[in-house]
Amino acid sequence: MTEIKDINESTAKDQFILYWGDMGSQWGVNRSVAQIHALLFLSTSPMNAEQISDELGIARSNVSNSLKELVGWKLIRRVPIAGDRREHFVAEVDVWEMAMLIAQGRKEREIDPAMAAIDMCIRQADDEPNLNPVILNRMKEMQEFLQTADRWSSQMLSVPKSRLNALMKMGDKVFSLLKLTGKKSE
Amino acid sequence: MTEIKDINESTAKDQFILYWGDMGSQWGVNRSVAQIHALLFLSTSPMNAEQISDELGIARSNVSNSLKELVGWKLIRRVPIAGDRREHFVAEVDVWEMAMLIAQGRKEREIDPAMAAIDMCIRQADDEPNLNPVILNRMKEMQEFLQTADRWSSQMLSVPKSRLNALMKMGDKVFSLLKLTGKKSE
DNA sequence: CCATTATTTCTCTCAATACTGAAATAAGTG
DNA sequence: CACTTATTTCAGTATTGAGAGAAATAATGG
Repeated sequence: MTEIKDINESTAKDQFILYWGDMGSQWGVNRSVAQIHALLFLSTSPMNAEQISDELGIARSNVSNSLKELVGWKLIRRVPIAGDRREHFVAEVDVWEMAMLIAQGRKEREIDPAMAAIDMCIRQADDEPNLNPVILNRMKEMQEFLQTADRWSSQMLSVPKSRLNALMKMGDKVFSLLKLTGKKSE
Repeated sequence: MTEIKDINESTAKDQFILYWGDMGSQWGVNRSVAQIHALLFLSTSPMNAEQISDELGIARSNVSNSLKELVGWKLIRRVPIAGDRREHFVAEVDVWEMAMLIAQGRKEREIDPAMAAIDMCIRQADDEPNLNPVILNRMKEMQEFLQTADRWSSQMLSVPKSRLNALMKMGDKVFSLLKLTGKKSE
């Protein structure tokens, strides 16, 4: 007789938090951060750190650090509650806004450092007169790709989300247009 | 007097492998896998597992498993070499093709399981008559978003890469069109 | 400015996972 | 069908990162 509930017996909300936390690992954020985010996403009122700690059963200090990380992603923000000293937090609940915030964060964490690294490599390569030109060329292609992807994602992120939503929902039409003249695999 | 070279003294190719390996962690693949991928990406001829093991100084067994993972991503493939029993590998060197393979892999590992999870939650939620409708609604919005993103990315991945390349490179024009009538942050 | 309560920092433990090296298996070869 | 060589599996080790709890700091109120 254990106190741990089988996931099949727990409520939809609890399940959501569990799954979301689990997926967090896959997405590069740790479980605590993902669980707290899920909890706040489904919460109908602001929560303070202690409430979160109690509800999820994770250490108060862990909650503190995780909240800081989520604020860094702008996925949650602090809200003052009248007559309460403690800090309260709410999540961004618009899923499109959320997606754009995550995309933004990923771009910063993934594309930007990749660009910095490749730039350094190519600077080094320029000092190597007997470097195989094929190798240099591959590096340059990678660099160019990253630059294009970088500019593209920056622009993508500046599109108003209502438009993005509309665009993606009518994706079929956009894409069939794009594929019209495309050759098979080139 | 150590044998470990300072990164500033190593060649551009070695630097690239080191940085790529390092970024791998950020991207969710381990260092060995990322380093092997980088090595093959810059290699002008097919390599066998032993060569890779020697060049990168990682265990032969580790190379074997990492190669399998890279083949799983379709980022490398086996090529037979006449008169050599050993398996040789080459990387996909087209950066656009590479990007699409990675996107494909990520969709499968990130979006697909997320969709499966949210579907289960909502199925559970339907059995809970006194679930706060706001919560149910948030879950449903998330579900709808994931479905849209899923369809959209599937379609994106089926666009011939030459077209995608052209589209992204002229991104400016596409996006300025999109933003024309957009309201500021809604 | 002391007392109380909230928050953060720090150190330690534990768990997850990367990696190694040996053993086992598989694939060729004479 | 033995013998060599290539590859994979497995079990143990090392490294990394998550998370807990105590200690330190900061904020607020009397």
